[in-house]
Amino acid sequence: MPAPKPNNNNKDNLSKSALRRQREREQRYQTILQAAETLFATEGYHKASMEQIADAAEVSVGAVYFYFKNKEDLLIQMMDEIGYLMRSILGTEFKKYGATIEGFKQAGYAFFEDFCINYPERAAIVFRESVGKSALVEQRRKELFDKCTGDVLNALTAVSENEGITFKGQFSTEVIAVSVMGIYERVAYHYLLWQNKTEDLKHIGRDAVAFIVGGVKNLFEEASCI
Amino acid sequence: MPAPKPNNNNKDNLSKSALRRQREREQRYQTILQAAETLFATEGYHKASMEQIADAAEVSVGAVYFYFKNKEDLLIQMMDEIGYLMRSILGTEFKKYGATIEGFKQAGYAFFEDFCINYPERAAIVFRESVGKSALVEQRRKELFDKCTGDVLNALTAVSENEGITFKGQFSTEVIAVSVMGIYERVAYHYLLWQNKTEDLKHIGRDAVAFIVGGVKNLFEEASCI
Amino acid sequence: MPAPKPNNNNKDNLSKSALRRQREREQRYQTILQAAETLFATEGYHKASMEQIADAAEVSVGAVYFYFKNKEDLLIQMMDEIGYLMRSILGTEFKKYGATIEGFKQAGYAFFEDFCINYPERAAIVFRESVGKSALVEQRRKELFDKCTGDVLNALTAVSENEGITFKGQFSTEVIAVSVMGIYERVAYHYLLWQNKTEDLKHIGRDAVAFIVGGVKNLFEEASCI
Amino acid sequence: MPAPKPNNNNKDNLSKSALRRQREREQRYQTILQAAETLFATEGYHKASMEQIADAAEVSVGAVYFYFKNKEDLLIQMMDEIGYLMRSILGTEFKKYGATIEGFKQAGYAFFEDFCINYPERAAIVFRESVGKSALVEQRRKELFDKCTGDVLNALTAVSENEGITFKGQFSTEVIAVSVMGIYERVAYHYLLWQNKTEDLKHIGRDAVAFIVGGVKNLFEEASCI
DNA sequence: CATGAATGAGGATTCATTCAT
DNA sequence: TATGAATGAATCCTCATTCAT
Repeated sequence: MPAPKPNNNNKDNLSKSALRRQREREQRYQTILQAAETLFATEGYHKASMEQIADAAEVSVGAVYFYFKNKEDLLIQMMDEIGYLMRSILGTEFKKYGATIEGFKQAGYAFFEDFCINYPERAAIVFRESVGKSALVEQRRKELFDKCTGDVLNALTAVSENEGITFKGQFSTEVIAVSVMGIYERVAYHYLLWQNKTEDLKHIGRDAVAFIVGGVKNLFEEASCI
Repeated sequence: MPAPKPNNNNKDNLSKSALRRQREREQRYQTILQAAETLFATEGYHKASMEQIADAAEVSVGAVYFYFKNKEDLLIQMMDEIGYLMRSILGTEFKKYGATIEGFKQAGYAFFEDFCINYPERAAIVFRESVGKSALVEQRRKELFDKCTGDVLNALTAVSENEGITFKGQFSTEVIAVSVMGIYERVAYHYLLWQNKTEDLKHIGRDAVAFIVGGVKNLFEEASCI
Repeated sequence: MPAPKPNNNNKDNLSKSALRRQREREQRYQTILQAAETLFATEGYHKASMEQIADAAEVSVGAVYFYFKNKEDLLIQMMDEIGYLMRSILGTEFKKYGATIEGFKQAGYAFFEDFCINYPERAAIVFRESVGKSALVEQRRKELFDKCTGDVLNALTAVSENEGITFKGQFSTEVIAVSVMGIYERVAYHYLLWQNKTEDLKHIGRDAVAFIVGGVKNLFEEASCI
Repeated sequence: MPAPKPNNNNKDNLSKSALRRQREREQRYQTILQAAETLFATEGYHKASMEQIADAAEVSVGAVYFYFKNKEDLLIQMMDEIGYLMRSILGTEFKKYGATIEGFKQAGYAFFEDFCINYPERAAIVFRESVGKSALVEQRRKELFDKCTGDVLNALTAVSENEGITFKGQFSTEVIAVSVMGIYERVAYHYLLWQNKTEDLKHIGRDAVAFIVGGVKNLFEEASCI
């Protein structure tokens, strides 16, 4: 879990006041990050100025720079936290069902019904505001998506092993995993970021997941019938 | 095909020299657009300055402003041209096979093997550089994707009618169409923009298309077996 | 002689208006440089802001950046021009007397009575404002002083050859040349920059030169008597 | 010797612990000064931040401000200490030889062979980092150089009286003193700060001193032969 | 005494856009 | 039409200094 930066992590030997100060520091770090998140999501990364962010977080510009190296760092820390959250939501659900097709579906549902609906700003950050901003951000975004793709890949492998089925022929499961991520991403972008159909997102997500599962099943030896 | 902005007069009543001037104008318009495209794709929309673009196109800054209202307009015109190209490539292939599943697959192959491989910079523009730049650009991007989604939707409908099959139950074909676009987009982003695996893109694309078609077939009444 | 930067130096084929524009460009370059010189000399390099400089030169901030890469560049161009002027003044005088001891003395007089008295701001730049500002500036300053030291060295050699005398023993003429520069520099700093004794500078300079010449003569074989 | 600012109480009536605290205070004062000295010399006065200095001295930023009014004060105290050291080195040597020409030479040797070689960072401070920083610093620097010039002046007078000789005519011995300082300064700057020729500094210094002494002798009535 | 988080004024630099020629 | 010099608002970032704990 991403931790605030200025952090001499000796959780022992801390006086009460030191503990409180550390707590305040973490709180302020989160406040700033939250303010930036909202501004990036609503105004856009470039339009949101460091001064606006400081204002929104009710701190001085200098304070923002005390907690974050620069604007880019702010975005990167944000992506890390969001990435962690997103993977938690998906992973938790999947594990709850013990690596089954059902778990795979539930994870998909959770993406739309938990992540997208409850954290639309965060979806805006990962899917829109972090795209093509700088080499470093792009690199980080790649790493995040690689991890997610890896998760999906592992899930697929686990399911197939678990349910005693194998993939047909020479299919690249990695491409499947990337495709699954693509569906999640674009469906969220389209219906959440563009059309703001928060209400319908549940049904939409169910359909998308059905499409994914259908596609996946089709690649399984036994499941296939054509 | 989008036409140059200044003076899209009718081609009648034009003297030879006027014709030549018009030709030159169109050429220059394209030169600038091409220079901007390359710079946006390599440097990024924000890092590429109008002066750099002018330099690359071997014209003055003022000339760029003669052909394009502003930087945003440059990006928008670019998106329009790229959108037109992309839809042409997909549509042409699909029609060639008379609205069949085969045509649907061939269109997918064409996306990866023609569009992505031959125009990687243009892929970078639609999938990366036009994301989250401004309200207007975002709006235009939405329209472009809506059109593409519509194309896919129409294709799916045409195929189902053509091959005498219907979609199972209550499934939203629009969501399917959006998902298909998502797969195209992310697979291109992942393997072309991030990993630059131009060589492998053919095989990767084939797998992605197989996944799509599997998912789609699964949603057809007759095609389903589970 | 340092020339303005933006300069496509084809002095042929230039229309009247082009010539005038070029003239204006060079003039503006000089105006900005002059304004910066005065501000650097009076306020100090760091205290003088780019905005102040622009204001003083009656141009916009952007214009300053059109002619100079950055603040450091402004200082460096300035140093180059001042270095050129200083060496001209010294060299011209020396040559006028045909590489004799008299010429050496006259050059020294010219340093105080022409350079220091007529261009006190420029003296402030070379001797004060360019000291310890940045690695690049320091490098440039070193080069300038190296050239000056070289000039003095050449002068000493020329004089000794010219007047048929040789240096005693193993003395490093380079060290002598550096010392001579040191005298010029500190006397100027002390009496001009610190005490502003413009009136007395003539006499002061004469004494300093007498000291130098005495020291130098003492190093000549024939001239020595101890 | 400059004493620490806070609490320069008399050393009477002090308990043991008070004495220890005072000792610690002086030590800390010196530690900070030393850290700042190194940073100013290596990074430059402006580039070195108060935080860096605090870090290097292993104290908090607040502590630095407890011992020194502000950054400027840090530099000024430093200059005072360095000035004291430099004058000690020169004066001690001169006195050792009882105000003779020999003592004058030895003092010069000591400048190069003791001060410059053993304290190059301090040379960097007086000759480079304290130049043109602020009005106050410049004032202090002037005072320091005035004292040094005064020392040289007194030495010259003492020597002439001591050895029963007088200066020729109307020569300003002050100008000579300033010139001598100029030689010391520039030779140190050139060979130590620019060329880092620590090895050769002994020989270089000897040549410089020879030049000075030659010049000086030439100004004495009896010593002169031309 | 010591700490170090917070402040916020200040400054360099960029760059889209304009417009006289 | 074309040019490119000029504009100046906008923005990121630094850092000396303060002060509550």
